[in-house]
Amino acid sequence: MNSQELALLLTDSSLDASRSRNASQASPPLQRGSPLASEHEAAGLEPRGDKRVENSDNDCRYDGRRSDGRRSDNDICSDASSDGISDIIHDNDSEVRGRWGSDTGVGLRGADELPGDLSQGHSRQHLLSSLDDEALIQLVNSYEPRPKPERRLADADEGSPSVSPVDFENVSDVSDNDRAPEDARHEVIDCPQTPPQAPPQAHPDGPLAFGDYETYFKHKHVQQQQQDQRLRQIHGVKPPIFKNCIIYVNGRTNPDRLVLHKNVVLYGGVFNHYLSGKTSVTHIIASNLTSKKRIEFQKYKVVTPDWIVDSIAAGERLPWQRYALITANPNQPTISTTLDCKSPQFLASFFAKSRLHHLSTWKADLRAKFCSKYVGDVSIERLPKTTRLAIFHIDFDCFFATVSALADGRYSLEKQPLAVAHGVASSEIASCNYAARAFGVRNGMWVRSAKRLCPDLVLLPYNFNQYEVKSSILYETLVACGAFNMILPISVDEAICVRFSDEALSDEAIRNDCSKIVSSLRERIFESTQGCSVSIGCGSSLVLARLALKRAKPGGFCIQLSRDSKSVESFVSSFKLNELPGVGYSIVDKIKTNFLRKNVSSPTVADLKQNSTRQALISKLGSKTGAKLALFMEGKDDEESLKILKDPVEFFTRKSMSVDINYAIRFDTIHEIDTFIDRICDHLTQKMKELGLITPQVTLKILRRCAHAPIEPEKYLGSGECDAFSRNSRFGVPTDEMGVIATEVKSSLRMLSCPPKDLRGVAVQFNKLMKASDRDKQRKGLFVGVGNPAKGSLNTLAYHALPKDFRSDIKAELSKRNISVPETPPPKKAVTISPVKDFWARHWKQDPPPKLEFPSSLDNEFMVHLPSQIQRELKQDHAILKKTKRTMRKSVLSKEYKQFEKVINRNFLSEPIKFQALDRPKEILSLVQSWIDDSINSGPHSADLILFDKYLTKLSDAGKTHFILRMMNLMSSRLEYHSSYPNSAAGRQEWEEYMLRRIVPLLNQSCHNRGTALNFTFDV
DNA sequence: GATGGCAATAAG
DNA sequence: CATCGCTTATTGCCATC
Ligand SMILES: Nc1ccn([C@H]2C[C@H](O)[C@@H](COP(=O)(O)OP(=O)(O)OP(=O)(O)O)O2)c(=O)n1
Repeated sequence: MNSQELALLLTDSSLDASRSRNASQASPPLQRGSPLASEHEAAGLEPRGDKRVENSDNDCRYDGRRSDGRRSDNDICSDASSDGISDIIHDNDSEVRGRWGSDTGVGLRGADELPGDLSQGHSRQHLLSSLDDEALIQLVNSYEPRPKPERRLADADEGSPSVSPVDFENVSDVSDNDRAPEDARHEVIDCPQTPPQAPPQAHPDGPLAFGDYETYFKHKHVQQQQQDQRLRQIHGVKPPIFKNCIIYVNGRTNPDRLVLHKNVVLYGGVFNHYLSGKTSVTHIIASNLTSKKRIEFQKYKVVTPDWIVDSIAAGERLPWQRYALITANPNQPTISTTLDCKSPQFLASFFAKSRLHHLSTWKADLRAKFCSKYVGDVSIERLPKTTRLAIFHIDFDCFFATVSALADGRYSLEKQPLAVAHGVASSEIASCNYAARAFGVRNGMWVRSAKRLCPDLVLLPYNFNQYEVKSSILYETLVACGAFNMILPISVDEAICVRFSDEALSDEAIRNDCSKIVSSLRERIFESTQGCSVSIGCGSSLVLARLALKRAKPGGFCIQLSRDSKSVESFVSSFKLNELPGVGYSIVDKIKTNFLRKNVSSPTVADLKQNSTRQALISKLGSKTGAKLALFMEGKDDEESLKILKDPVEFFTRKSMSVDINYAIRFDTIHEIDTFIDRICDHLTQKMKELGLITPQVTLKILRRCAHAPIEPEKYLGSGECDAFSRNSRFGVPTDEMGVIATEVKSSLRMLSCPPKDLRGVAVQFNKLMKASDRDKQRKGLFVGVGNPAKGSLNTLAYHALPKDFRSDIKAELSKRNISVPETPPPKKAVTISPVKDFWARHWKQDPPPKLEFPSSLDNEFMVHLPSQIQRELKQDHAILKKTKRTMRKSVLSKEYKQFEKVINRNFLSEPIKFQALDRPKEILSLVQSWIDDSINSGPHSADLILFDKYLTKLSDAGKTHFILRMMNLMSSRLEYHSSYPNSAAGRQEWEEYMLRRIVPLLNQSCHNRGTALNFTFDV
């Protein structure tokens, strides 16, 4: 492949990126000790990396962004009320009832009908035999054999919205696809104002019989497609704003339908001339609707023509909701651009203005584009050994500031201090020019702080469109210059370009060659972008190129191609530590404490070099980080960094996907959070489907207001100081179903048990993404082999949990197919304290299930693929408890204390009782039980008891006697259980004493308060 | 010793 | 009014088996 071809990798109209890290620009926090530091801190310079998980209010770190032009419209998520599958088993035997998850359908034909049929023994056998092996196995495995534990506890408190395992289905909002063709004809006939555009007579296939509308429309369709194609040829392809949109225009509009048609087609959409039952129209454009149509179009996204016009003007598809013609409640004002996280439009409107969202989206798009264009036989590894690499790191100078200033036109980039930000006080500066930097202003700083440093600072608005445009031009120019063998996108304003040169050339020749390229490229970019300047760092390794870029800024270049190790090392030594890639505040801090005595504010590489060895670095900073740093000091890349060169497609392939919202999160009830999670999951699953991906694992991460942080932080709608918590869930089978995923996430949310009002951030991440097309392959690997390794194997647990008659049918079917039937597994060696056993006893069924039907221990792989909800219940107790215990007993040193506070918040005290209405009681019970289990030998720690006591008192005050009672029952049965183990005597006694002296009186008092004439005694 | 969950860190 | 504190990836630590 020659360099021109390679250069084509990134030639497209839209995006690009180029530029180096901003480690040098976003200056790290200064030391707290130094006078200068405090000034800077006061100035809000403290960057990422506060000890606290999130920024304190005085920090300035993040900034705005805008909505992803490619994101499809969000709809209000539609939850199917019930999966309809759960009813399949009639409870006519004494077995535990269960349900099939809605992800059963994958391998099943007509999964919807199946259950109903399955409930009839006869046809069930028939149907079973019609399934292929995989589908059969999957059917079994997806059986969730339990009553939902939440239910039982939900009874205890009123009105808890329950989270059921699989109650959601992805219901398309355009569900009206089944309309008969007649409707379509009707549509047109009924609308004289929008007649079919061309009379049928001219069709090449010959004259049509009068009234043969069907043929007419078919012909018409083909004709129109050709027209559209021509239109695109004439006007050139524009950004695919309406990609995946199928648009129909109803009635008279302004602009008229011809204009709309043209625009829809040019910008990547499909224009439907009629509402066909066969194609799913995604949007209907109308200026007004008759009441009849209003009803008819209820299920469509009906928008005003402005949606088209504005979207094109904005250069991206705007959220359709703002242009909705039909609003659920006509009284409610539609265009609420308020920052209300409860609004269905919140996500879209927030994204539209978040700079960080934009940066991330652009980057992801660039990476995807790279992967799709890279035909990939250029691997660095395949090159002849003699080839030398020249790495060019290219980055716009103060990108946003420059572009915004140019767009405005009134300001001088060189002379006036400029900065891009939304607001005037606690708003973050996305980018400031070098004139501003001379005053100490930095990217990420709050405007207020910056103004203190530089009162004349001029604030500029964001102009995301232009950023995108300039970025595209940059990449196009990089391609056009033809000097590079690879163009690797780093971000919207930054790229790494690679040039191969022959060993035969002298150092001098290579240097000259690169020097020429760099100079001419800088000029070219300045011209093509009409005034944006780039800096270029050129080096023989990635790290040298990056450092050279630092040196080159602003508006210059720097070449470091020397092969003399001495000069390379002295070059590297001259940089500050935080200018090394991957070295931020935290690592610098560690280095300072471990290697440097003097309280240098910004230590250099030279400082570190003098005071460290590779070994020391590794032991203090971790193996990878230490080794990497050691290499960097010699100007060499580590293996990890080189991946981008060795296998760029793998490097740029998406491995996860997430939505993080840590701004404007202010909810009152968990139900509102549920709805929000639904919207996020909807957004993500849509995106996942577009990309043809599925996920086996989802993580929920939340931010919770710190106990001591004010309810409203300094920054308007900011998150303030928060603690972060996260939880992971696995699906039995990788999925892209919104319902399944959202349910898991909502369940995780409850596990994290954050009082709704203290929630300040929500992040949902899909991990370990894989291609949906690999699903089958993957699925095979997922199940534990039971003797027929070629096929997926049965989930033993699920199999044994099946109702008897089913099981025998399935068994028969399985053995017919030579798939081994999981016989009762021989009990493996007993799990010491069997949380499993107890779990079953508590949650699975009131009376313990027949022993034989459940594996008595868990093998890991099996565990791993259990539905997360079950896994959690199995594992959670000890995991959380140990953490709690460990932390509780630690001394009150600040960091530990934080942990302490965090865990306590999470598990006990500051929980408003009201929030426990959901499944929290269950969690608390589990926790208490594990607590007992863990402390049965030594007895409860007194500090723990004090906390627990407070909690009980609260319960009592709130009149939750029933729950206290429940708790006591649990505790006493737990103690009884332990009484059979001799070692537990001492601890048990302590526990019993506590119960007698504290809980029993409390309970009695609580009953008394409520006028209940009960008196509890406690028989130990 | 491998694996996995969760937290911390970095980057633009 | 304000204000739009995202998203992806790697690494480290600890617990578990
Ligand atoms: N904390 C930050 C850092 C960066 N950006 C945005 C605005 C920048 O213009 C763009 C590129 O980031 P750089 O780190 O390259 O910074 P600049 O281009 O602004 O300045 P420099 O000349 O130092 O590269 O990313 C941001 O919004 N918030």
